[in-house]
This record gives sequence, structure tokens and C-alpha cells, in this order.
Amino acid sequence: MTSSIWWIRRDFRLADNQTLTTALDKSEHVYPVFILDPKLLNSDYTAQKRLAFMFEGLRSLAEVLEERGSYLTVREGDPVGELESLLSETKADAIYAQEDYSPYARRRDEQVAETLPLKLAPGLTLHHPTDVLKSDGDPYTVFTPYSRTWKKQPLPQTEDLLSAPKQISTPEGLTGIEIPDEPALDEAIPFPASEKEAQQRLYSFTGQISRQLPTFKAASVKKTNAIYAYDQARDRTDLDGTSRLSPYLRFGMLSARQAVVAALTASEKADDDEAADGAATWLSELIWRDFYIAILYHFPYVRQSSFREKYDKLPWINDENDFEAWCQGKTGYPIVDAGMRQLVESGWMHNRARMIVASFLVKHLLIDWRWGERFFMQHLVDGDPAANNGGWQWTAGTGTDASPYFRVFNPILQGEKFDPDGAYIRRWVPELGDVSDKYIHTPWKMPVKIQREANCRIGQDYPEPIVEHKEARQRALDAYDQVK
DNA sequence: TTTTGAGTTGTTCGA
DNA sequence: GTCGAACAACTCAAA
Repeated sequence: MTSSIWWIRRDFRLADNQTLTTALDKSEHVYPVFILDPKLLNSDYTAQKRLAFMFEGLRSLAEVLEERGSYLTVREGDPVGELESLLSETKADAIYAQEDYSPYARRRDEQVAETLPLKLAPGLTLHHPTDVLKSDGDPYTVFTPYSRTWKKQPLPQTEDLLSAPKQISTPEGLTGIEIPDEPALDEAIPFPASEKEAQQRLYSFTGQISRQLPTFKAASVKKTNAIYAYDQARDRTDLDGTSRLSPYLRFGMLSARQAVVAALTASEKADDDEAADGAATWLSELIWRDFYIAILYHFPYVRQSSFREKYDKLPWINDENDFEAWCQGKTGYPIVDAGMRQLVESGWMHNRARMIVASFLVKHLLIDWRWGERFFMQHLVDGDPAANNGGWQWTAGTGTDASPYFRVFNPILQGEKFDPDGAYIRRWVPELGDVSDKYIHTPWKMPVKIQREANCRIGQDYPEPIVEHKEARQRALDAYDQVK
């Protein structure tokens, strides 16, 4: 009778789970275990909303495990110590876990492996960070050639996806703690936390359903095939054009492989150029995810400093009041404030808005990108160290194939382009609710009479812009000039 | 080793 | 309103 432990970390799923499947192949009994790591529960980068999503996800996972004759055991403490006692309590002879590539996770897993039988399986990314390398064996630092090589590696097909096990045999008697009730996932966070929800969203977004996915009622899905409009619609903050799958990929309620297979299949079925572009662009986003995970794997120092050393010398101003205004969504630039309030209220921000607010913080306010990176991690349900760091360094121009220094987003123009009717702004900045289209992106230009009519007095109901765009732009260009 | 082509997501200015 | 060029130089990847 062999037993093993399935140590769940970022693979909250039963379908297409190489870790779980291996554990079931190699052993008769499998104990699903989750360990609450105090270091991750209480760090500077912890988000209460992300914890809430995680706890809810654990509850969902516990339910589906019970439907399959198993149960989830939750412990809290240092992973090495907890796993040691779990091994002795269960007499298991192996621990199976999905490999994780962040610096903290790698250090933790090395420590565990020093004394305990830890076996890692792939699944977080499509390709392992060491599987996509230049011909000389060095890692890529530019996305486009990386993605070319990524696509040349063997890609999965529908048949490769692993079915969810119907039965998991877990002997009774292992005890743990209750999954915490607090923080709770409130209704403002539009992400029900379950594998089933992830599969529904993948289906509604790509129109692809694979026989290996857990069953659900396809009839309940209304929106279909947004992936085919993705190329155009994804940038519109006022539309629902993105996949909204990031939290599910973050916790592995969806595997990278399931997402890639859906993208490739959708691509094959595309019947015009626009549809094909949509599927290709979404696949590209999935490759970006692998890319930034690989960057953090090969260059772990990016967590602390710029990918390019000289940019550590950027003359940041780091004004606390400016930062506070940004955090609260009170910069006086409607599109920036809408994005920040969406983040703080709902735990998620539209990708286009992320770029706009990030550019504003780094370039208009000359605040260190690490402040913004940390704030994002403190609020994002989908917060992932690799993607978040990569995105911030790209915006700041300090990273791998970064945004050119002279590319300073104009928050007015960005608003006009990507929220043309101001619907996104009015949704998240209620004090601008009655402001007309003419002034929605530049409310400070309203004459006093119009302000009164719009129930929005600038300086009282809604702030004056904290910086003037043209001046701030020039100040940013000068600052970046000093590094050159 | 040298050379060459290319690089996510923009803005501004002047014709 | 629309359009193309300039914004700089640098580093990377691959031949």
C-alpha cells in the first residue's frame, strides 16, 4: 500500500493536473494537502482580496474532492515542518507538487527537497523556463524571438489534456484546520473562485470545450467567442473584451495547457482575418505570461532592482502625497482614477488601464515603479510576481525590451481612445457621473456654471489634476535623459 | 568575430 | 481632420 501527498500550491484543479495524475499513477492513496505559509499570508505583497479568492478556491476544491471520495487537509505553518509531520502521520513515501518558479518558491522547495522526498511536476507554464533558450543556451531577454522559439517547441493538443480523476482514494483520519472565513470574498469581486467557473469562462471566451473538462451546462453561457474580437476589443476599458481568466491562471484553476489548447483550436477555427488575429493575439498574451515567468526564473534580481542596472539611477521624486492621490484614484485624470478605483474596489483592473495608471505613476509623477508594483500586489486578485514585475519594468522602461523612454502615455488621449463614451469612467468615478461627454476626459476645463449643472465642482467634488500633462511629460523626458 | 535587422501596447508636430 | 516623420541610441538575436 503506497501513499503520497499531493501538495497543492498553484494547481487548484482536478482536470489536466500532471501533479495529481502522477501521484495517482504512482500510489494507491493520495492525500491532498494545502499549507498556509505565514510568510506568504503576512508579507508586504499580500492582498486581502487575493487571500479571500484563495480561501474560496480552497473551499471549492474541498467540495469537488469530497465528491470523489477524498478530502482536503489544510495546515498552517512552515512548509518543511508541516510536511515532515504529514509524512509521518500518513506514512506516505512521496510528496508531489507542481513546480513553481518564483525565487521564494524555489528556495522553499529546495529546502523541502533537502530532507524530504519532493517530486515536482510541470504545469504552471506551458514550457519550462529552461526549455525555451537561444541556440547558445542563454535565456532570451527579448519577447519576439522568445515567442518564435516558444511556438517551435512541441505544442499540446486536445488529446493531451488530462481528465479529472473520477475517484481519489484518501484514507480517513488526517486532520487539519478549517479554511479561514476571513477575509471573505465579497460581491464586489467579480470572480467566483472555482475550477468550474474557470472552465465556463474559458468556454465562453474561446468557444472551445474539450471533453476532458468537467461538465457544466453549456446552455447557461451567454457570451461566446469573444476571443475572435479580442484583437480590437481587448483595449477598450468600457467593453468586456478580455478573457478575465487571470485569477484562474494565477491559482491554476485553469492550466496553461488548457488555455493554450483552447487558443490554438480557436485559431484553427477562425474564419476571417480579424478572428485569426484575435486568437493569435490572445495566444501571444499567454506566451507573455510564460516569458515573464522565465525572466524571473533566470534573472531573480529583477524582484529588487531594474533589469538594466543603469536605470536604478533614475532620479525618482517619490512624493508621498502624489502616491497617496494615485492610490486613492484622486489624481484628477479620470481614466487614471477610474482604473485605480476599479483595482481597489474590485481586485482587478482592465489591462489597458493598468498600463495607463502605471505610466502615470512612473512618468508623470516620477515615483519608483516598485511602489506601484507593491500596491498592485496588495490589491490584485490575479497578482503574480512575475507578470506584475515584468509589466511594471516594461512600463518604466527599466526592463527587458522595455517601452522606449519617450513613450509617455497621454492620459487624456488614452481615455478618449479606449473609453470613448466615458462609460468606464462614470462606472468607477461616480462624482463624474453627470459630466457630459465633452468634458468627461478633461473635467477641469468645465466652466463653473457647467460644473454646477454636472454636480461636480472641481477642487471639491473631484480634484484638480495633480500635475499638468505637458509639464510632467517634459519632466519625465528630462529625468530619463539623465540616465542615458 | 562581425554584421545586420529589428524591437507590444505612443505622442507630438507640422504639412 | 489626416498623415508621416521624429523622437535616440542601444542591445539583442541570429546569420
